[in-house]
Amino acid sequence: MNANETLAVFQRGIDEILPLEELKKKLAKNIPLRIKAGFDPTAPDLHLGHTVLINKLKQLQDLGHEILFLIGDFTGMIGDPTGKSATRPPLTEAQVEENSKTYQSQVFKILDKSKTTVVFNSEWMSKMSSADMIKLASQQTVARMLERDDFSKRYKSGKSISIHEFLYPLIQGYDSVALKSDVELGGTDQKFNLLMGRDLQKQAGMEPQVILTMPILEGLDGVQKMSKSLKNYIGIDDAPDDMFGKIMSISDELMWRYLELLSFESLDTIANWKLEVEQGENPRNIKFRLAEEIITRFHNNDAAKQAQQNFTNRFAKNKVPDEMPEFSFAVGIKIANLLKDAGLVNSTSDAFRMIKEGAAKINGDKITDRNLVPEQGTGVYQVGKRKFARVTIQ
RNA sequence: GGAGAGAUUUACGAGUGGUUAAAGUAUGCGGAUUGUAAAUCCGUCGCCCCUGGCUUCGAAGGUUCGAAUCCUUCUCUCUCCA
Repeated sequence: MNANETLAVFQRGIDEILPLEELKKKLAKNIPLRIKAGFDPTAPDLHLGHTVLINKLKQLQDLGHEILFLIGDFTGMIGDPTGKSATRPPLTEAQVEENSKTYQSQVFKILDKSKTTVVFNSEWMSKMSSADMIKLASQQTVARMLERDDFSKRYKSGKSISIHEFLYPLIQGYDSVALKSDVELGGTDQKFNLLMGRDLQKQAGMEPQVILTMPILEGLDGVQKMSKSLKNYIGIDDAPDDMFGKIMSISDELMWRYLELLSFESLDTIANWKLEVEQGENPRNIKFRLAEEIITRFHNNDAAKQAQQNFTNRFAKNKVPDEMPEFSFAVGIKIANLLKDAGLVNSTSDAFRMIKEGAAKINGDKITDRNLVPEQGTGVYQVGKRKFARVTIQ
């Protein structure tokens, strides 16, 4: 692979490389680069949004570079300031350990475990003295901190900023000093923190790292970033059927974005698909391909095929799914309570609403009587198009 | 240390003593349409033992026949001054 091809691997799908010239110089040395990426131990359930970055790490790993997979167990005590969430509760050591295990087992579905170095920043940070911390803090100014977008926004709009939140970028930056990283990857929202690493490395007399930012993947809604708290995510541990359904539910526009950032198909192939759709191909079929690739990656190809089959049966052919939660209740239970207890609605009030709207069915027949007391027997209870339960009255 | 502003249902945001479970918008949910897409239209969106009942407007007290609205204390946030 020549230099241009190598560089192309770095550049595919990324947002920015800063500065590009420095990366070229580092690559020209022709030695494996130390590539750092940090992860927060508070959210062990990875979703596809996280994998955009991990996919890139994998590609770089395959080029022979050294991946430093940093688990921010120390910074986890701060939590990257987003301004949205309230102060996060500090994690116990046991929690951190468990989270990091989950993390690793998920990440190594993509990365090669034997070629990855896992490090924890508590290794060096917990040994840092208060005096050293003050010295670190003295290397940056408040004005510099306020350049960070979310800090400045919060400051201007009168929202609170705690002192310790300033420490987050500092420590993340210091991690780069401690690890002597050549390159650091992060989301575009991490740009400030990544640049902080450059500053601190320079001040420590080191050759500064090159930063490489990855686009933030939009969630299922196509607007906000994919995140667990917004419930617009596809978890990599999601069941094949769930993954399939979620991928099918994204908009056509978003589908291309997902292909660009999540698929390993060549850019040419994707461009061809786009052409096909313009010529009348049903975009749904492209989504089928995307879904198959993703599910195959995190489960296997059989599961992907099966998921597509299930999907087609359930929705295209309007059949009820084979598998659904089962419940049994004693005779005499009212329909509203039954629907609530079976998890089909959130509350009995909700149940009455659904019945009124004609969304509740038993074996396909609309429930019209809100006070119905179902008779003995087993039936498929349904609310809306997607929620089913097999219920036995005994 | 001083002065001031603010905290309302998922979110934004009305509401300053009485048809207020609390406007409006967004999101969500359901129905129609469909490719479980988008767009559009309609309905709905605190809880329950549901033609009625119960609990909400930062927290706790108090005034009143009646408070999200008035008073007291507390918690949290922001701004300005020192």
